[in-house]
Amino acid sequence: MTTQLDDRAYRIGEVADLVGITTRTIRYYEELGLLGADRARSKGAHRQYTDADVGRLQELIRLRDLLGLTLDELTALAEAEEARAELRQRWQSDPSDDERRRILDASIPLVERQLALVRARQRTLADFGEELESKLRRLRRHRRELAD
Amino acid sequence: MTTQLDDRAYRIGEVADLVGITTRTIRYYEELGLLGADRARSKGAHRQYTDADVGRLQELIRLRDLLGLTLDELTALAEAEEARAELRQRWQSDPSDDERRRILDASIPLVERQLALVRARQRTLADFGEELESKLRRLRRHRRELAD
DNA sequence: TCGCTACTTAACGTAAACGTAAGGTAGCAG
DNA sequence: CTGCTACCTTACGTTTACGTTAAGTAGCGA
Repeated sequence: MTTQLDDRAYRIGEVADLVGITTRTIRYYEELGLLGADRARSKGAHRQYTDADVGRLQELIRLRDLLGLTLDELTALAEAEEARAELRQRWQSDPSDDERRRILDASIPLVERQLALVRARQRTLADFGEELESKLRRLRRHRRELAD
Repeated sequence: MTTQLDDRAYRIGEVADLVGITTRTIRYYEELGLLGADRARSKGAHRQYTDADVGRLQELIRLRDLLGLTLDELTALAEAEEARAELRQRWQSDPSDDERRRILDASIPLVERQLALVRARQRTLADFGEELESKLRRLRRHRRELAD
């Protein structure tokens, strides 16, 4: 059902193209701690990304674009998720049930917070939309009353 | 039904408080042509605003905050409305039916454009929300399957 | 192994959207 | 008429979120 994931390693340029941003933005986000600022990498070596990373970045960009979150706010939201991504590594290797539970118990409230933000914005937008609708109805009614 | 309008003259500080922004922002918007950059005013005199201005500014701020429109985009949207506000002056004084029709015919497509922007954003947000929902459902299902 | 291309770090530059400070004035209360 | 306060203009400063350039290197195909 979901789009096929390749599970290969991406280089920064590919990631940028996939997500629709520039490599500069990716490095900048890493600088801010938004994106695998931790991952060890021998000095000068190319950055490597998984498709989990790509999905994560895509989510961040959408939160930025759709909700207008600042990078500080994104960082706050993502800090917890960073731990989650770290934990996900272990998911593959040592999936003890106890470990899995801890991972899920950390992930769920995170997605819940994102969803809450989206829902809140949807409500304010709905309010604004209704105001515009009724304004439009008033204008149109006036216009009809002045039929040419 | 709508909140009572006072129909008095506001000074810039009052407007700022009402709308929840600073006076600097209002002057800056005027500088950009977003807000009565045209209205004549003897040099050094205080700016005067009507409650129509307040409503207009409030709408602009919401478009900025909810849709993340840049001030350039806001300007594009508002340019037409500027003419409208100018025309509205005449509405009070000389409301010939022909004039009214022209005003309405200019106003309606404007509000329609704003509404279209709001609706579009609502849709993308709804999509994002649903993705987050299904992600959340997957996580919760996993969690249940690992009942402690 | 050569060579090309996309990567690396470091540093300075920039556009948007205001903040802030200085020196002066309008306008209203008393 | 006197003050006081909120306004005025001008101008430089600041933050955010990257863009751009420079000088060098990693990694892969031929």
